[in-house]
Amino acid sequence: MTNTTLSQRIANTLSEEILKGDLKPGDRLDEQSLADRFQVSRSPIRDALRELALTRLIEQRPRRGFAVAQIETTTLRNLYEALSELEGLCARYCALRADTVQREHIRLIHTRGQDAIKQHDMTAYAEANRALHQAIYDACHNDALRDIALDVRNRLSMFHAQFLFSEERVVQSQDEHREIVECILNNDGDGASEAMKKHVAKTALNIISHIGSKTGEPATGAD
Amino acid sequence: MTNTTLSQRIANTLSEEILKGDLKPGDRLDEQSLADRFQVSRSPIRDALRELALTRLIEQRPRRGFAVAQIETTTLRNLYEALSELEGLCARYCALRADTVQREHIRLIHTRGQDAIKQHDMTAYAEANRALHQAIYDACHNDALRDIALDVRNRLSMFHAQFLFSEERVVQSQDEHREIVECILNNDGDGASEAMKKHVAKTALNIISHIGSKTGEPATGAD
DNA sequence: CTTCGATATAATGTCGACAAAAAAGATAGA
DNA sequence: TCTATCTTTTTTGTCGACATTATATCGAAG
Repeated sequence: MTNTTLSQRIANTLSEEILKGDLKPGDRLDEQSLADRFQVSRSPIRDALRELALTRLIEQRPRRGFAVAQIETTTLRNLYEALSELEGLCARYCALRADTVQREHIRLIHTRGQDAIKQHDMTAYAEANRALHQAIYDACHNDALRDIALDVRNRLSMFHAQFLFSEERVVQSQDEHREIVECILNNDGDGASEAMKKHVAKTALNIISHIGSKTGEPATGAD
Repeated sequence: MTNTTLSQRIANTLSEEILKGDLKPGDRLDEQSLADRFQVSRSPIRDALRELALTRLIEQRPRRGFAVAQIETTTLRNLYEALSELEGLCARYCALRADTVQREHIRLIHTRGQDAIKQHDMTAYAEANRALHQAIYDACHNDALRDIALDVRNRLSMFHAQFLFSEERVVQSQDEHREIVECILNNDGDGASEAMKKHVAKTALNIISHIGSKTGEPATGAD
């Protein structure tokens, strides 16, 4: 795709590396080094960094350059609390507003997660998990709310990728998903909201408790 | 303030002009024109525009430049629905967590609004209104949530500035504020949340109904 | 040995120019 | 007259160099 601009491609590459964990929180992003590495001038690098700053994956301090966003435990807790509420809202609106196609879509994705667990395919489960949350965002019929929730989730995804989750947690996660999906299919807004809030809160606890054991192993991303 | 960087000052200037209404939604921001106007090269202009894009006040389409963010009615409704929920959350957490100093601060600001109304000083009321909402954000004890709510509010502020509000609405607004503040002072999380959600929803209705009558008159910003 | 300050180094901020792409305008054909 | 295509013009994207500021290094004083 030569249609896209140079700085965009660079931004995408860097974004993936941050999400993948190649670039860790706190790592400084030197303009000249990046320019050398991508064999371009500093201009598209600057644009790419500003572009990335939009996603909050990196931060800029004037005259001090860019660095991969560093999040302390307190902020992490706050972000998860916010995410819990935001996803709760999405789930509520989803339960009240989703159309038949969207409900069926959600039901199918949930089944996909069930199958993944039966086959002990954690990669497939991670994908089903991501898809389920996404489907609920999409079905809340409020793009602004969806974008906000997605934004917070993306900011946290770099931590999801850093930690390993037990199969035990995955099974529990699927169970929580079941309750959420049931509420949604039953048009139970309050129930869906509560179930989702609890689900995200448990995920947060799980991830925050893992902080410190920074193994570089691949994560399933089960929440 | 020569301490600050050139692009930052330009970003601030443009930001004010957008918020003030000098630059209207849809207006294109030509790099060269801005460079000529500020008597600088295009580099700091580009940086300033990217900086502004961070706040969503302006939007970028690759190879098509920047333009003041244009928000259609549907999006506006979604944003207000999201803001209503977000401020409701802030109010709830504020009622449950605010310390004595913060509660006293909120009480005083509310009184300031009351005084402003007595003296028919709409400018003062607008300021008190802004301060009250800000104080509630600050006292929710979750910086992430505060930032998210503030972000949405800022995105909407350009519309607040576009429309004129009746003194009748201002009085009603203050009445709604009173209920919110009472709930907060009584540690009533549910009450504060509900009152705030209703308050923001009424504001939204008021503003959305004003769309179309684009008078350039100064607004009180009463919500 | 530690700490403060001056110098040296390296990074970001800014500049003007050229390249590439999109938008505007002109021309030819129907 | 309208449309489609080509040309011109404008605008964004990229480049390399210089200016300015922050950081690191080194030396001197306490």
